[in-house]
Amino acid sequence: MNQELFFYNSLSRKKEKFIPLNPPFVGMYVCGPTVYGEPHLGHARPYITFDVVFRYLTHLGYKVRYVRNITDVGHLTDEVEGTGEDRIQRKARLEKLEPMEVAQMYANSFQEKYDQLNILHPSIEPRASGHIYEQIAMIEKIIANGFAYVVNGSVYFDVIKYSKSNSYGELSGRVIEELIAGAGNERRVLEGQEEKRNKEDFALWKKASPEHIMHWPSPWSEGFPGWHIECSAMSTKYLGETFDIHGGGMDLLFPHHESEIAQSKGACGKPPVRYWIHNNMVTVNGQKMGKSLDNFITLEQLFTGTLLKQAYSPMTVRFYILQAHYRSTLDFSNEALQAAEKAYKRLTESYDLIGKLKTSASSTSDIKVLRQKCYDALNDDLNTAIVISHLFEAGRIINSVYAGTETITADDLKELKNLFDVFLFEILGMRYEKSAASGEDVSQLMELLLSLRAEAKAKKDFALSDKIRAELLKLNYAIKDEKDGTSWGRN
RNA sequence: GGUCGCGUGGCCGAGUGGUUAGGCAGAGGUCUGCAAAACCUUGUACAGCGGUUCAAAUCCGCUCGCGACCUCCA
Repeated sequence: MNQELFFYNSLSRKKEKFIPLNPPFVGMYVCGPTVYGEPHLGHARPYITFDVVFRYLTHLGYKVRYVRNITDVGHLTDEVEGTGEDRIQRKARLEKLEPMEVAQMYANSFQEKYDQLNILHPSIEPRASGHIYEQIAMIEKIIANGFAYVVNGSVYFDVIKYSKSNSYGELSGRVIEELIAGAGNERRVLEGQEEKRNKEDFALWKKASPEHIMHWPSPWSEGFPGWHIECSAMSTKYLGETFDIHGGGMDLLFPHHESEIAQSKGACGKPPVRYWIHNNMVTVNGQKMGKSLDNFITLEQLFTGTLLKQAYSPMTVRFYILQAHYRSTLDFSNEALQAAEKAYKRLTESYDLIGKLKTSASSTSDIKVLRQKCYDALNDDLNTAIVISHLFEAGRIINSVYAGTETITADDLKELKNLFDVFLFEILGMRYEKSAASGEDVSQLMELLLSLRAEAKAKKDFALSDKIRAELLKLNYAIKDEKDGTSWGRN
């Protein structure tokens, strides 16, 4: 905690020094997925980004309560001719499954991908469907405070009234007058629009229509919660009325997060969040990867190589995401993934060499300065790309020592290993993928082959030694002749 | 139409006014029986035009191009 950490706060649009409300405790809420579809590459970005935030804060000694929800209700869809049908319900109807069965299926799928990407489990992973009571209670408070009204069993947030005493738009930079006048062009027609007092108002509770099968009792109607209330209710329940960090994708800034602020203030009279942190989008040919644009690639496809030039391992994907700063757009391409794959392999191969290095009385490079440089990069709004560049510098030093062009002390060697262990594995959350095959059998067989090859080489039977090398390569084992012996690894 | 942001060398991608980001790819070299790897060296990069400054990729203005949000979306 002796590090001075700065985050870019979307609320102030500035980098701000991070000071928790109640140190050493930190409350962090991240908008989790709506489980109605397969996780795609775009989803990986926020969960990896905030995983690193979680890991780093923990590393610094903070006691972090990290809440990431699963939205398995709510979120009206307007995809089905304005029927106001719940997204999960729609999917369920199409797949002829119980709605909660669909939600569970995709929640499992997300969980599996989180694990593969080495994303730590949050402290609490609440489901919206399990917090209907809390959402209703919050809506009641908002009504009691006069910021919401009931029409035909539905409840709407009164944005105009709220904005008289509060600034609706403080997060997204929206100006209420422009919301009213603006856009205009292709605003889609949502069901129940005519019930609202103002176009800008949004639903807190919707009365279920007869064909709507996901619904719960409430003081106003059999119905379901509105688009944004679940996050407000669950974050308040587990983190309090005001908490430290709220994260999510930039596309949630408006209206989702703006409305969360309004709801929380409308209910509790306090700003809910001190630091709003938003990650940028993954793009394809410069355009956002998204469900509605149908240009997304699922993580399953990525990991198995379906529809792609090749498969990319979860760690390749994680590394690729961490090589960019989280607030920049990141363009997807095979070339970019391939570059990331090679780059990470290079780094782990350097790491593997650490145990083989010979130490000297002095070091030719300043190792200790690298550690603070890595901290500096993380402290400056979580610049993982810069951390990685320093790790490459460390890798270069390792390789040079191994090649004999540089020297290192025993102390610095420890420091070097620690640098990788702490920054690459613990904080960036990369999983160590050993380049050599594990398994005693294989390595014993390999030693046998290599000794036979060494004999052939000694007899200058290069035809045979090259054949062994070539055949091994076909089996995906690469061997390298070095000064004192031959090393090998899986490709 | 409104709000916000971006435009960096073949590609991806950092860059807080002055000194090398980094990775991938390419070129040359060292090492090697040959490879591979590694190491060393190597690129007129900052959309365009003005301005501020001793000094700008970095600040300001304009122009062009692209994108995000304004509607479910990470």
